[in-house]
Amino acid sequence: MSSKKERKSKNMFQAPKGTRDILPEEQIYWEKIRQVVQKVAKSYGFERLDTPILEEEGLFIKGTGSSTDIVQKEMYSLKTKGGDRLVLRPEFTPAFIRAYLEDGLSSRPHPLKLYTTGPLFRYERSQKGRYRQHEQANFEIIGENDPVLDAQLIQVFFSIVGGLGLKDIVAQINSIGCRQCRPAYRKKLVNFYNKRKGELCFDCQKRLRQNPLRLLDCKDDRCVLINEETPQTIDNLCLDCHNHFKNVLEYLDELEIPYILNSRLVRGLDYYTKTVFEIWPEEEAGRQSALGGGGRYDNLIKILGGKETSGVGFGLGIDRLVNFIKEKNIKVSSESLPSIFLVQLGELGKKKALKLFEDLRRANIKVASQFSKNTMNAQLKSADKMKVPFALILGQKEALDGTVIIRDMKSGSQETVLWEKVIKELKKRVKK
RNA sequence: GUGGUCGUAGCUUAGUUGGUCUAAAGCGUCAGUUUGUGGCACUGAAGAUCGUGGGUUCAAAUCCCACCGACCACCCCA
Repeated sequence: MSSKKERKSKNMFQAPKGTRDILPEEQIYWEKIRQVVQKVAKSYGFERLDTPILEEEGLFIKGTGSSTDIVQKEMYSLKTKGGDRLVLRPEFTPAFIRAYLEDGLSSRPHPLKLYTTGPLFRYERSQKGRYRQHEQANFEIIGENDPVLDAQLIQVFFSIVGGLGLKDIVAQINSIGCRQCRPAYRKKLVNFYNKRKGELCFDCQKRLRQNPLRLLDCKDDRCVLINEETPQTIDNLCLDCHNHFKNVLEYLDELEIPYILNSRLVRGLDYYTKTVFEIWPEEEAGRQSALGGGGRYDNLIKILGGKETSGVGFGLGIDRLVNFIKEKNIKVSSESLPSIFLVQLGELGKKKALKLFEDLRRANIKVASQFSKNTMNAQLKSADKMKVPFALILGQKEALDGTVIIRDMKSGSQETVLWEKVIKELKKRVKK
């Protein structure tokens, strides 16, 4: 007899903040998304690359950028017993580039198209659709700077979203220039804002020194007002960037991908050059739930120690997609429901049924059972709950006769057949 | 990291000017009515120290404080 005190161990532990359990009934959504991601990836020639969840801390400080929020406040960092500083990866791209350089992938035919799915970790205040551990699908095309790849990558995103039956999705897109034109633009920006420094919000005064581009997407009323007069990124691109962007947009038109130019889209990662984009549900514009985003990074590989090599990529938030699919009541089929329930009665029946279960399973018949329940009542009730069309009944009598009863759950009609014929009989019926 | 709302069985909720609340209901679970036949119905059982810990009080699910967690708006992003 357990006292109340002893039983209380129940809620002693809870999942850490911003993490959660994905319950069995949710899995159909996850499976479906992963399946569509894989299918689309392969159809565009992407190969899977898996990288470790742990990486050296320096990889992201250098790759993602030391002034970014991700690095400054959102990394789960730890020190190993050997003294290495590691982090739970906060994003994929630098890890992909690390693998590209470390594993000699640069000697493979280019462009190299790689994708993966897996958990990412960011230490931030959790909210719906914003978890400390969340899963992303990630796509990268490494080794070419042709604008057609930017456009096709965005198409890949739309193919995934479309493959899930989601509509009214729109891309927001911008170009933030390159090494040639950005410094001049940045200077222009700083000059502009310096003149009106007193009117900026507190954060922007700080950003002005650290990362002036970020002033563009500030949502503070005062800054929004000022930003209406700010020099636009698009008007300050060098010829190369200008043409690149123009081409990307033309390709998007050709693909009939809905997009809006958003001259204030800058994104929080240091490595982006030229094209940056985010993908949003149409009606959600302005809220905080982009389904994904990405851009071009023509300097990153060099920064991480490789040759000057271009890349484009994007991440897609699977947790958010799951929420979105549920909100939209998109039907996701759960294919592998059992079609047969095997009922056993009596010790001999149980033994024979145990064996029959294996025979059926090997014959690729999806069969369910409850060997730990012994009454016909309980077992048929389970069968009913599972909504199987047929039940097999194997009791003492049938075990001795070498037969089994096939029961049609809907009509209630029953037929006794020999064990040797069960599989054939079932296949005949299940097909209909 | 900032500001706000909230937290009662697995789920949804009732109960909160403190007092038979040793906490109630529906759904769900399990069992029985039906010892070899499910769905309906009826009966019953299990399941909650009212998020956790302190405090106030003769008395706390109800008031106060702290912590934990969820959600919302920022910040930022997926």
